[in-house]
Amino acid sequence: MNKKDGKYLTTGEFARLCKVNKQTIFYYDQIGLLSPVLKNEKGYRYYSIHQIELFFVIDLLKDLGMSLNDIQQYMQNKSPEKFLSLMYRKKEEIVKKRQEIEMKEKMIEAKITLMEEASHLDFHQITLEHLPEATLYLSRNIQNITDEEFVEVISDFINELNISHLDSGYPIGCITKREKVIKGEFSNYSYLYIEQPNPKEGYPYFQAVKGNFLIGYHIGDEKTINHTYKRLFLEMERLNLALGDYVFEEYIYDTVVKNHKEHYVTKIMIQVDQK
Amino acid sequence: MNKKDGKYLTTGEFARLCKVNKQTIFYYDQIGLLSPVLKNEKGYRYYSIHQIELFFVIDLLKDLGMSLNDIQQYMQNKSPEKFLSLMYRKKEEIVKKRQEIEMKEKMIEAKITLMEEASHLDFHQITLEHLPEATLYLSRNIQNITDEEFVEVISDFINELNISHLDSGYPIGCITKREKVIKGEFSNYSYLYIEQPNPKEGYPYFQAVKGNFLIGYHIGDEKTINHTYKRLFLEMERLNLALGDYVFEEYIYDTVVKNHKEHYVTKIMIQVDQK
DNA sequence: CTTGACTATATAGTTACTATATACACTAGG
DNA sequence: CCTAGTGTATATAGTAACTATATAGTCAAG
Repeated sequence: MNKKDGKYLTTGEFARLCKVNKQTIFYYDQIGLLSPVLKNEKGYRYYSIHQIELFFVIDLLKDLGMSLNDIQQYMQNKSPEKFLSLMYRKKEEIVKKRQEIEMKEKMIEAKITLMEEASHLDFHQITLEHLPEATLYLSRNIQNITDEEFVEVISDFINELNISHLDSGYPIGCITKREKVIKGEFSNYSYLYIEQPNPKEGYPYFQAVKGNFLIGYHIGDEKTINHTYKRLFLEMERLNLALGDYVFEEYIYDTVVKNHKEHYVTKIMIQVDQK
Repeated sequence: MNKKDGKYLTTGEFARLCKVNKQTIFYYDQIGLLSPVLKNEKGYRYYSIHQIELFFVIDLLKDLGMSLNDIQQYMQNKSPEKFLSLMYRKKEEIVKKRQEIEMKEKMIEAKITLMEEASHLDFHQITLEHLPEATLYLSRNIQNITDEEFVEVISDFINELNISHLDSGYPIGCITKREKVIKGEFSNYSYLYIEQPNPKEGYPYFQAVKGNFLIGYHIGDEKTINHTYKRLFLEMERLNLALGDYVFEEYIYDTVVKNHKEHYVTKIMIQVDQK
């Protein structure tokens, strides 16, 4: 087509400039979203170069989660005022989206850190470590509650993670109280928690008791975790340590990275005091 | 299901925790992506709470543009090493994604600014303004080239906008040289351009000649733009101004905000010197 | 005047759900 | 013990936004 006579583009050219499949351009014409300015007697479509900018806007809106149908609704009776108010709405949405992306980036970084750390661990070693204070976001108490209540607590916990952007990518751990541990009820947890490496202001966080922890790793199904606890207790005796107030459990390797339960790894952190 | 006996969740509960339709959970089981740890003799599905974290990872990967098929490929023979290398890849991708989002946010802001400005303009007014230096990203020269070359230049121009993140959201404008304007060839453009409000370092930009411009607006089809040029020339004479080196044209209202060509508005900026 | 690259339409397939219809299961109140 | 109401299950069809394929017409170059 002649450039001087109005700079028309064929469907193929237009598709290439828009970086999409030619079929997509046909499709947009078909649904009436973006039709060529000209169609000759042979049915050949001719697009103006200005329609590229229109395509870009459509693409932008699509990217911001608008359906082609909604975009068409706008396009059918567009005006500078409507476009402006649409942009104001989309501006709000994209800010949220950016924040979500930023959070996910942080999550991925956390997962990388955790996996790198895990790869350097010897899961058969029991160590006594001094841990600095960590900030944890806690669930409500989950001791002695019914199944429905349990589901509700987890639901609320996860909701709060989502709403308040508290999912740091760190594993969800469990806290067991001293009294339960003494009775051998290792899985009678009191709270769920998730560590907050960069805690946001203004939340009712739990500052994890810093101090000395005896740390060991349980390999295999949760059901056999008492074996590992036994080993840890023996080590505590050997080192002349007394059981502190809380025990923390975290999955190091779980269903996300291992196919079989026998290969899951749980980190057990027992708070201890010098006798 | 009994919490103490392993904390199982029904499909409905699990779906609620994952914040998706129950059907989606069925679907994931069907395609073998995420199956319940337990299925009783009646066919009832029971999920473990740990599977929520697996769902979250699936959801994250999905969000980062992985297809369910690809996710399943990973899940079928997962390992800490594979997860780690996957996370490293996804980290790179999400950084790109964030940068794209940031750019789009800027674009939306630019469109808002432009539309707000436009709404305060009187399109019938011709004004003499002193414009500060602006940075423009230019296309290759488009004078006297064939149609194929023209398409290629535009293609390259748009490619560069994408690759180097130069699409600021400002309109794509056209530059006409003095000699063409004198001959009345108002649409024999020499370059396309896009303004860079925050120019990136290290690009071969064009610093738009700052100085005095006679600015007017053409309402309607491009084809009748010579009428507006005539009005502008009369005004130039009246003000005793000489035509400078370049004329800049930009769409203020185009196919993005108006349905009919008769309502398009083009801003014409004629560089002028005091005679 | 033929070859190869383009154009067109029509139709079917794809992904990741989503909705609907039908039937079976479980639980609480009368 | 019966029944209502909610839950579960499967099977099937529909959806959005493409994407691929098949078939046929068009056009420009050598």
